[in-house]
Amino acid sequence: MSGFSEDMPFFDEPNARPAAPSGIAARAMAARSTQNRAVDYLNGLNPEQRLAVETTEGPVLVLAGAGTGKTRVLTTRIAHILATGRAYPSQILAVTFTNKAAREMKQRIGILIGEENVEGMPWLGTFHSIGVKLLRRHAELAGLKSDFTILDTDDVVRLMKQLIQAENLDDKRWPAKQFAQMIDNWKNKGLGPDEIPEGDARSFGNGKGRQLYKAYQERLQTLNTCDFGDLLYHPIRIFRAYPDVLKDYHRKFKYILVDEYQDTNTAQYMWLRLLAQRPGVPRSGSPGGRTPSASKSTIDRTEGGRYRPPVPEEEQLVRSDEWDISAEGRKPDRASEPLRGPRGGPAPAGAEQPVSVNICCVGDDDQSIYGWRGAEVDNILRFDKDFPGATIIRLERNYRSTAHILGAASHLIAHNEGRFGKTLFTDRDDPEDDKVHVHAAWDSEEEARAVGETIEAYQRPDRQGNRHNLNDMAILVRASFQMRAFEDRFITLGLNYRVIGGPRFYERLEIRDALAFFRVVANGGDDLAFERIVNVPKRGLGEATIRQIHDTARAMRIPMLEAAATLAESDELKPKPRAALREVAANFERWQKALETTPHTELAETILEESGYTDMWKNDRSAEAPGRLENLKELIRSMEEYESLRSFLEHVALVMEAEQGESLDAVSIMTLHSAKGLEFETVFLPGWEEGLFPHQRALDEGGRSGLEEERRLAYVGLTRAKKNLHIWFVSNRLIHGLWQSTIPSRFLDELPETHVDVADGGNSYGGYGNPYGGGSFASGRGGGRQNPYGASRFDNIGAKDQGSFSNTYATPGWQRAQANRTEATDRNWGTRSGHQVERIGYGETDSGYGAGRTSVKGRTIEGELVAKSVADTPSAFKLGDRVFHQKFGNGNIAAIDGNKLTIDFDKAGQKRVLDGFVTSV
DNA sequence: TTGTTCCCGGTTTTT
DNA sequence: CCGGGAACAA
Repeated sequence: MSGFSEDMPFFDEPNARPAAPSGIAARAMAARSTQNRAVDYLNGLNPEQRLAVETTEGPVLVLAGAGTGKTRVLTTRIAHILATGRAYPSQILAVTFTNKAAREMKQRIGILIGEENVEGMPWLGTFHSIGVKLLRRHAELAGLKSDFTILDTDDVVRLMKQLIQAENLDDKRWPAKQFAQMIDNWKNKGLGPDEIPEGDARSFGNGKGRQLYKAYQERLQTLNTCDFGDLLYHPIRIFRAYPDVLKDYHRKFKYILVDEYQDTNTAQYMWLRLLAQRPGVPRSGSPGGRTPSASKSTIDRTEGGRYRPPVPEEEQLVRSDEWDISAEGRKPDRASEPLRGPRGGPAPAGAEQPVSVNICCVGDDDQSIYGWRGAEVDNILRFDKDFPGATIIRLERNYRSTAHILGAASHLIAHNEGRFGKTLFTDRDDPEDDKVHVHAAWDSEEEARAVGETIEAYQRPDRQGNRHNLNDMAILVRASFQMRAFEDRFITLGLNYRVIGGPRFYERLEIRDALAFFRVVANGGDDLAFERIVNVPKRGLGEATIRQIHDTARAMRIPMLEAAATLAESDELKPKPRAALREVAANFERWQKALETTPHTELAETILEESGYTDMWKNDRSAEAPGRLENLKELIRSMEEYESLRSFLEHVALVMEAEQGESLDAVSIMTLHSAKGLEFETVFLPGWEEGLFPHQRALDEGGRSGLEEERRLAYVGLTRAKKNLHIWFVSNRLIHGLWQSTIPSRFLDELPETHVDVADGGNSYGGYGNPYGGGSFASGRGGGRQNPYGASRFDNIGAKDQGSFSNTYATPGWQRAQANRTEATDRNWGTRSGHQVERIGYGETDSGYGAGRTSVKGRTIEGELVAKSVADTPSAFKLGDRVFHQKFGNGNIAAIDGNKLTIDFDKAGQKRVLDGFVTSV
């Protein structure tokens, strides 16, 4: 009777009925096998953590603040469920967002219960990887075959473009990228083509939005592929349309765990809800009901008399096609029913109340920073309404940061409305702990220099002789363009750094080309991959030929590869492309045959050789060619870990991971977003200026909630630091090639004075240090503008009485500039959208590169000016005039173009500036 | 078919 | 200002 063979690795005794694994026998047996471990895994948990681990029944929301041991709770909870015999490993559904999180969870559970037992947890993974798994089992119900492939964003856009063109729409006016984004957004909300709002449908492609969406889905189906959104969307559809299928999973999953719940989007919410909330018995006393009875009744209660006895897991897999048959005549009864009822979900037919299973969501509403890609903070805020009777547990004891850092972070985040409200605390009380440092710098270069010096200072041994590793330090920026200044500076200093994020391995050109070859071999129907490499290396197969292949394929309803083979044998082509196509077709035919017999790594090598792809790069004389060849080798090497070409390709589609060589001691540079979940001894947060952080676009497009998300991002940044935290803001920043004057972020004003030290951090060089211990960073006030953030500690008192202009940073540099102000400069300091904007045509920065390094990736400005001046007021200056500029110092005018001057500065080299920014000397 | 000029946009990122 | 993509010429 056993069944559940995939459950067995952890337990030796296969006698439990699938429906009753929590029976006494199972429990006893589990207790026996894990006796020794059971004792210590709970030890060391604080009371809240322990409660979160031991409240196994009913819905539970764990609000886990930053650094409160979230992952520990999650993993211990799973270990606990297993050790007490409440479920088999395969009966636990545990979802994360990233592969990294899934991997970490697996690893940590392995430590608790033994690695070999984690292998028995087939349902621990990302939403998407679990989605694929579900969809492969029930592909037919979504009109796919179970060997469907997964498209990446690039493919999707190319496909979309074809469709837009096919509709005779101007693909410039209606960008494919934008529409791909729209479709993704719809899918993130669980909306199919027929459910999207009318307005949305009309807003794209002359009202053809819906039609295009439909065409897109049809095309995917023909190609036997999915996009990322489908991996969630299809299972949702299937669950709704085929209650029996859903019921099987209800029966299967005894416990559901979700990581980072605050990041779930609507589709993920629906997906979870379908799995977690099932029609059940009328509820009696205990909230949530007990699992065994709830799930048992679900099984025994059959709809329309279609009772199916529990089927062993393996057989379910094999016989999944049978569901297709039995699905005949079944109405997709819930397909169009909105999942979320008026409040609290759908009311199932009859008098039954929905029963939530044992779902445990872990998250932190204060760390929700992905609203812009569809995450709904509301999901977490509404948890207890969605899952009535939910237990909410707060983890507020922080094990990561100093009291100052926590104090600063808590005070900042308290400015948000709409949160559960948690206050992190720590027992840690070390008078030696530094306050949070806030520093000012004149511009981004100085900021980078100052951060560099601070890092070097940390590297030097302190009083106790301890020195910091670069690995323990990180620079977290709001936007990636900020990284450049730090990279440049660190190269000059010879300071090791590592940029996290950025282009991934699998996104590189050569890797994607190679993968396209493999994809066509694995799935001859993958037209997108075929199109990508049909003319790679160049074979003289241009647009015209490709179009012809495409048309033939469409007309005959066959894949492009087949169409190409057909065309190659016909006489519709000129000899040249014909010969080329014939070779391509023959190649793929040969490789596809070899797929059965040859080991996949060997085959992969053969493909790259025979296609001429490796030769193409060998003959390429460009600087990157050797690196590309190296990457290709690395790709082949990485394939060895997989069983087959197919499983490798699936891995690639889902796990777009950057390979990272560790071992080097280096400072990390990354965005705030990619820093979530990490921690560092010392953290630098540069760029705290209005417009950058909070980002202007977040404010413009997101309004209040946009601001709150930015604030949460700030909170994430602050809480990454364990011990030392340095925040910087600058007065001038180069944006889109223009120097703009900036004002300090409102978030600085939201830091509590008691935990902040507004002094200089030791960057005393070049005269731009900021030794103004008094701590007023002056917010700029232009043209009678009200300070929108209320009174500020960072305001400069002296600025307040100025009506027309003021931007008064108390730095020596600023004061010097003030002293040099003339009418000319004032004229060009205007208020634009609320703050002062300085405009300087700007070419190159060579200051700062003096020492050591010679060839830093320098940009050169061409000094010559073409007479292309538009309606500029002619300059009052003459060629050769001696002038002063507040940023670049003294120089001579080398060229004049309207009001744009090219000046040879004594120190800073040649620059282009507006005449308003220089004064005669 | 391929190489060059012009134009636009320029926050954050996973799968 | 800088890069990428698309229109255009050889």
